[in-house]
Amino acid sequence: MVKLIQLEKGILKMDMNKRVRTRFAPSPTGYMHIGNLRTALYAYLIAKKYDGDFLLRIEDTDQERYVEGAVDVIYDTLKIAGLKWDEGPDIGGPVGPYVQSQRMGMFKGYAEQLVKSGHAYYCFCDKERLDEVRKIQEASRIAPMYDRHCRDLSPEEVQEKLDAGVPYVIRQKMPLTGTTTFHDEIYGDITVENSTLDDQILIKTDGMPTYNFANVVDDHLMGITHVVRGNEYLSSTPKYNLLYEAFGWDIPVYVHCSPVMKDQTHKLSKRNGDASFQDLMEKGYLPEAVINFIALLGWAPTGEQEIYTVDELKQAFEISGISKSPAIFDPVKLRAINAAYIRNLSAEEFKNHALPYIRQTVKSETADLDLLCHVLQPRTELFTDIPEQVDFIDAVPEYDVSMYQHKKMKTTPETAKEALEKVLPVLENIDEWTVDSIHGEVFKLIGELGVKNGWMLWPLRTALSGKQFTPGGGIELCVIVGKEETINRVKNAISKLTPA
RNA sequence: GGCCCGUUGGUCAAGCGGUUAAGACAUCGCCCUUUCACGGCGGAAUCAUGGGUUCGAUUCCCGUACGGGUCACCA
Repeated sequence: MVKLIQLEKGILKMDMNKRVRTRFAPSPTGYMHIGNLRTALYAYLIAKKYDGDFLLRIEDTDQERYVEGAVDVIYDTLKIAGLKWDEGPDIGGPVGPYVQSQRMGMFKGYAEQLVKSGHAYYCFCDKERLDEVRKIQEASRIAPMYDRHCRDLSPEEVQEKLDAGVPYVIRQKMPLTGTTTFHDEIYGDITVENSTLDDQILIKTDGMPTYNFANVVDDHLMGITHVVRGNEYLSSTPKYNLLYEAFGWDIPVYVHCSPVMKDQTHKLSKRNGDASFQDLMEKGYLPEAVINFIALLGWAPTGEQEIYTVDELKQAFEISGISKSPAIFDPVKLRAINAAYIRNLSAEEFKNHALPYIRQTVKSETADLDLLCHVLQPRTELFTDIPEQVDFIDAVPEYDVSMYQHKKMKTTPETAKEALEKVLPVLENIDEWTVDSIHGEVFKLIGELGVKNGWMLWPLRTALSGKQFTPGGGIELCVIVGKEETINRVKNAISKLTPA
């Protein structure tokens, strides 16, 4: 632990005996987009880098926005992404419950404690008055803020209204003058004028806490040392600090992450159905690749390594490498990283992943799938691209004879016909149907004819696949489709090339 | 509108007062090669803008522009 203290400046503020604890506290309001997942990932990595705890807390207090099944989406996403939480609603833990709606009873007492210490007060203003005040403020172009009407009610007045059963809220009493400064690991010190701080509501009329209040109390009670969240909370952080101070609690290390953008001006949002983790999984991306990609979206490693497993990220991750500015989600780079992961798969892993996709278009039982996988692997960026790449195996698709025309190979439909007629008997005589032996015989023929390799092999590929681009060359294709089929296809091609 | 934050190639980004301003993806060219890819080599391309401070600013300060966030009895 002592060693950690020198590693990162944020840690300096920590009690050296305090275990690092972070949390991911999503609202179950729908799908989890990439920006949310990234926040979760960073929170996870910060905890794990220091052998700390990563907790999951579901903030479900907004019943109106609650979406059925959304909690499962959160669980599933985190599990598939490999972000294992140490404490959470499903597995419990020492500071539960981990579902905010089950903690509702405990907040009012904390607010009342603040009233006693002079950091909060009862407010009996009704909605009508508040609306009116706001209207006036807007008309005179002043920032809308509570006018602190009830802030200085005498204890007698308060008691009187309380006794009379007048509905009330509890508001935080902001300092009227001076400034509040907080430190964020990414943005540095941020100072605001206290006069701009609204006396925000802590406890609502129904006795329930507002998010901002519940969040502070929960984080403290759960021993959270590093608060990792989106930077939309930057402006409310001074209020949080004032709350921590009023309670005399330790202020956590703040890590406010900039948003992930869809383009220059728009955030990724679930509302627009932008990239959710689930969508990406359905599109055939590997979860490890997606995690790797989003780790790099807004965080830069010290060295030049770019491909990391989650375990490697735990070591390499540094808060100081997180960027202040928003990052645009680039699907092209995700694809490239996914391709790198696919290339790194073992042959067996690749086959396991690829087979279902191959089977979408390849029903043949005789095709050599091992060889197919071998040639397919370096050419696969996304598994969902596979069906189209291999659809020629069962049957040659329709194609035009002009496909035999190739400048670099020096081929035309005429030379193609000649080449295929020459190679057909050679193929028919090969008994050992392997890449090596076919290669040997065909290249012997090429040598005898004194032609370019491509003059022979380009027509062969075309005859076998009806495609310009195929996984593997003509010889691999021979093996993949098998001898009998090869002979048939070459014959068919010859007749296709023979003018009627 | 007030307050807060941000701005290095097309994209992700390194950089922390003196650099030929890294690297990756994308792009272009070449090599390898039976196509495509993989791999290798090379090219083009970036400090939003105006003022300061300084012997010297991408880096520090101020303004401007542009973009974002926030101003709820939502979270």
